Amino acid sequence: MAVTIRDVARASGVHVSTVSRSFSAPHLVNPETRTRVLAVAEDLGYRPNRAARALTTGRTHNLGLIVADIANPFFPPLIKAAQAQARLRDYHVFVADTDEDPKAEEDLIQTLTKQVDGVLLCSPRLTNRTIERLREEIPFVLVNRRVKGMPTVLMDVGRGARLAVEHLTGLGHRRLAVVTGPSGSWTSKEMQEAAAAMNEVDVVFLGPNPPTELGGLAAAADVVASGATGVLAYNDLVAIGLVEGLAERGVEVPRDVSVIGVDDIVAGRLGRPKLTTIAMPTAAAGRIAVDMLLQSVDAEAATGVTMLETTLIVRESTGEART
Amino acid sequence: MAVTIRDVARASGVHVSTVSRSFSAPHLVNPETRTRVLAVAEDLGYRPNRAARALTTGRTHNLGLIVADIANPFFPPLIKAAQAQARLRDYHVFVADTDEDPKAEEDLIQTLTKQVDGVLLCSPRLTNRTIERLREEIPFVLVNRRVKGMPTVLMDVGRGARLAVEHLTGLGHRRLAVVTGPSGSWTSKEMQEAAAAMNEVDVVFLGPNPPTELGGLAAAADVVASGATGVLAYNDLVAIGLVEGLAERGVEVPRDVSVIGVDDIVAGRLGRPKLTTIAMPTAAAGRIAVDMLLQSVDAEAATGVTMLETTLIVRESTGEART
DNA sequence: ATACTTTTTGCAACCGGTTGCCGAACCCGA
DNA sequence: TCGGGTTCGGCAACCGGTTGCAAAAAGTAT
Repeated sequence: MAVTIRDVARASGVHVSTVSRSFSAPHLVNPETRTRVLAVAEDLGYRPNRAARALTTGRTHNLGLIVADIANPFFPPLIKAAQAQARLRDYHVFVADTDEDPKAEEDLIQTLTKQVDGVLLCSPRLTNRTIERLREEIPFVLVNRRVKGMPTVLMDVGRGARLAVEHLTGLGHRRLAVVTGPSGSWTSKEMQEAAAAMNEVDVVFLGPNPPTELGGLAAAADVVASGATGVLAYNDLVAIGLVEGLAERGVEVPRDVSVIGVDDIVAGRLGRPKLTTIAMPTAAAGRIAVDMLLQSVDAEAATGVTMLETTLIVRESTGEART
Repeated sequence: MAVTIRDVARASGVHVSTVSRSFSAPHLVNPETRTRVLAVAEDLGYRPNRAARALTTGRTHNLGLIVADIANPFFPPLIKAAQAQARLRDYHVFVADTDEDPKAEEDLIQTLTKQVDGVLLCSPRLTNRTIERLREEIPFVLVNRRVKGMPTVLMDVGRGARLAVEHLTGLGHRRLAVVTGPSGSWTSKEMQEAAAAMNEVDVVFLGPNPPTELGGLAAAADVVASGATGVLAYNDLVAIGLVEGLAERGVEVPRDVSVIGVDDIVAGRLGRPKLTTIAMPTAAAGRIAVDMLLQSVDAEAATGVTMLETTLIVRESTGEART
């Protein structure tokens, strides 16, 4: 059916090994021979079979990218950047979605193991123990999750949260609420710890919540009940849902309550009010994570933690506290 | 390093072929032997190497899913449904993003060819000619695109567009605008044709536009200039951007202009005004497309067109024309 | 007990590449 | 012209499974 390396060998009158080398070790074959072989290959429409190559080299030239939820707009920029970076290195990325389910996540990793050289785990919901165990089977890079001794790319949400709290207190807010995310989320924990460590403010934590608009919508009642006038939401989706939920209860943003989100997704830049938010360098994270992963794929055991900066972007969803 | 079929064979005192058959052809091996082999395999932590299997069987048990833009919220439900359906059939899905670039799309298909058994092409921007050529290399199923003789899953946007136009004329609008999408888009063409075929309305077409909020934002000026009071946007993202762009020009929705989107994405259900939209059965499309693809993978040459219904959901972005 | 099925297992070739090893051809200087 | 060093290309084993074929084992009928 398909044209193989042997067809090319026959057609160009050389041995298969020469054809193979023409592709994967050019310096070992006479330039003239190589040109001829490549021409014939081109002519026959030959394309190397990556699966076969993987068998001997042990390299599939594929990477796995596992995210909790593709539908969350936080991920696509990261995914795109990772894909682009991988292509640069002649790798392909297989994206998979776990639906926020740790069990599905583990299964996925297991099945992916033989088909990829490494896995990018974005915002995993697994336990540390499980991650450490899985690590034996295949190289990992974690994004948005800290596990001792594993290569990791983090975004400094702690600092972001501090900036957010300072911004709110600067506007005169004295009672704040943090609408937290899913329980397994490192980001959520970071936010909480940073907020809790701030002095001279009264902070209440509401959660856990699903990291979606619906989560924010549902949290609106608690926010109202809490009496907080400044809110830091787990992410922009939650913030958007929250604004909506508050509006349904006659609470207007930013007039009555100020809301800050996280991620700086496009939707937040367009609705009304435009969201004040903590911008995350997701594209950079994707690129860097891929490079770290490739490094640890062939360097046996690379490790290291990269921390990326976050920034506070002030828009319309925060305002002075009413006195 | 990893445990192979031969390790299992040695450890359980049978030939490799027996081990192989214990997994892939159970009825050909004595139940007792099989139980023993499986136990040993389990014990050793053996997992079959899919790449190796692919080499002999010619089946990778992987599917490719190519979308124009993962960041477009239209796709995730489709992707998730496709993934879930594929898992049910013991297949994996590799998602890839083309960034709306036909060239990248073609490259991607080429490289994917050897690693997957079939490809799901969602809203492809390629020319018909290219698609037909690529078809020789690997089984396809198209979503949201019609090419003669190819298995296809469509959503009836034509009907949706007619419903939308009727809704608008019913509200008294006499001059309508259609904000179209990218030039290669089948959906866009369908919408235009359906709208153009409606009598007794004055329709102007504005485009092509990128299928994003920014596209809608940019189209606002043209809409204002066109004098239309009813607008059908290429999708909800465009609609949301458009609403925002109109607001910037002091044009309020639905007071001054009515806007209808397409897709029924979550963001449209939450902003203000909540979008009137044409809902697309994306999850169903994903499921069906996977099944059609798997069918045409082993049935050599299956074909057929599935058309799914769309519905008009009336919310707040449409209202009576001012007289 | 014999001949004939049917089930179970082993053998070995094969899928499509890669790679260590070895010999042939070539180059250079003396 | 000969020895020594390179460069180039062929040979064959191998990666980890699958599968057609046939031998061995077990079962059945006569």
